[in-house]
Amino acid sequence: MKSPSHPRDRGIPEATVARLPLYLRALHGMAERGVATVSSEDLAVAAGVNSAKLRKDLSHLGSYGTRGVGYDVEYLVYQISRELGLTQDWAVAIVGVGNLGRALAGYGGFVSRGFRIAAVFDADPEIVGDDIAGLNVEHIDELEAVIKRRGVSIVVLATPAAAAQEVCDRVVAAGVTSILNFAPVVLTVPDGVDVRKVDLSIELQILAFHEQRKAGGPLMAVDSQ
Amino acid sequence: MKSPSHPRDRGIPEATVARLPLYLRALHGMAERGVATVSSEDLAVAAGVNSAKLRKDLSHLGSYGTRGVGYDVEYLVYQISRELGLTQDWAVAIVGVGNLGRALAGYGGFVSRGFRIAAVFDADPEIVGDDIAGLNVEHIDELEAVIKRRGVSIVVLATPAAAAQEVCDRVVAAGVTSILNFAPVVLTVPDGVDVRKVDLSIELQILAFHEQRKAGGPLMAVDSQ
DNA sequence: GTGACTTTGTGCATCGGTTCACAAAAGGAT
DNA sequence: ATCCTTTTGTGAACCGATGCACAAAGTCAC
Repeated sequence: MKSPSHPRDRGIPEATVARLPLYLRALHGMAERGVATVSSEDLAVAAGVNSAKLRKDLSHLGSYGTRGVGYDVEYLVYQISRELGLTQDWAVAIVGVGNLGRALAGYGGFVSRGFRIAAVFDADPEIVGDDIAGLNVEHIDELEAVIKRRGVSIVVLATPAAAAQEVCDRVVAAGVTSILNFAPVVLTVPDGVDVRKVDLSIELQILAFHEQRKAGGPLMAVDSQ
Repeated sequence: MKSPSHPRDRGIPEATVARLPLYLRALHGMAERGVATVSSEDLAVAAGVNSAKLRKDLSHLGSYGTRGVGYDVEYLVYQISRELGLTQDWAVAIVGVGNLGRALAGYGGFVSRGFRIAAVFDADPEIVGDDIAGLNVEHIDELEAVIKRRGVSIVVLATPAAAAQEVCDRVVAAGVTSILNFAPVVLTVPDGVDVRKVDLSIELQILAFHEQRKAGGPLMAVDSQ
């Protein structure tokens, strides 16, 4: 006996998960402009991907389109939001209030997607007590207590590189299993803890690599976003 | 007749390029600590990858290791730097001096890798003329002139979403072919222009997806960085 | 020089992801 | 009710990346 098609099979490919937020953003824009339904072709253009890929991605969530018509914008927004877990709100803590931490605390894109900044920490007594984007900066000593008290489940690390692993260990010990790391270090975490990293300097280095190629011999053209 | 092995074949896989900066960072750390040679195994651990992958990546640059010994740290730093184009310095411009633009302008990780912030632009007359991390904020009207005068070849977009495409068009028209985009929009660019995007909110959404899964049924463990 | 040991570089199997291309499904017109 | 048009959902081929496993190449001790 073979498995009889996988309509709502659990196990969405990682590459698909990474694109769902992109589709969601495009769909939100369309909803605002009053668009009621959209074809895979149009949505693909808006999201900057190819339409076959888009359809295959969406098919992993279920059959939410209508052949000959397209997808209902509102309904698709809801389905993707639910799949990504954005129908609940997430308490996020930011550790490290340097330039970057400050920028992240004030970044509107977080709040607008069901993420609520529940706490901001720093080790510097000069900074503790300051008001950053309406939040009181708390001392790193309070880390574990505040995380537990406010139900923080996602932590953003914006500390200096040297402090990142130690803070990481502490938040993991406090029960956090999702970390977004901006510090330029490789974090070591136990199984079951999910770390994503963003390294601004790596992105520039990749651009420099391609830029150098273009300058050297103009016979390659690259476009990836 | 078959092609007789590809020792310094041009055409390094994209996945490899994306990891080279990681290796470089680990190697810099080792050089500072006075380590002279390193095995693929040790370097792989420091960079958070598996050693077979590391060796295959390095083999794309050439045969820079010594069997039975490992890689010479200094030499490898040089080879990777050269390959990435970091032996020259790159003039970078930042457009948009909001929270994020400010943080980027002050980010030490750029300067330390051969990237020099050559200009900072904003449209707001209130901000133009301000001093950000030692740089004079210039008006966006000067964009094209300054880019050309100072030989800017990489532009970082930190503008509001609504302004990003227009600024992008202008910098491309001014001859820039490498763009790092922080605005949450899909940029349209001509062939030959390289765009990389960093979207902070997308990273959080991906974490939320996995976090939701963990909460729902604790039978999957993920770790990807 | 010989042999024991270490570590690289790579052939090969495998896997996940992308793209093509088309049958199946839905809607609208007559 | 039938035909024509549109667009989805997916099977299958393809492509790039990963990881195993080992031969080749080097070092070191004697």
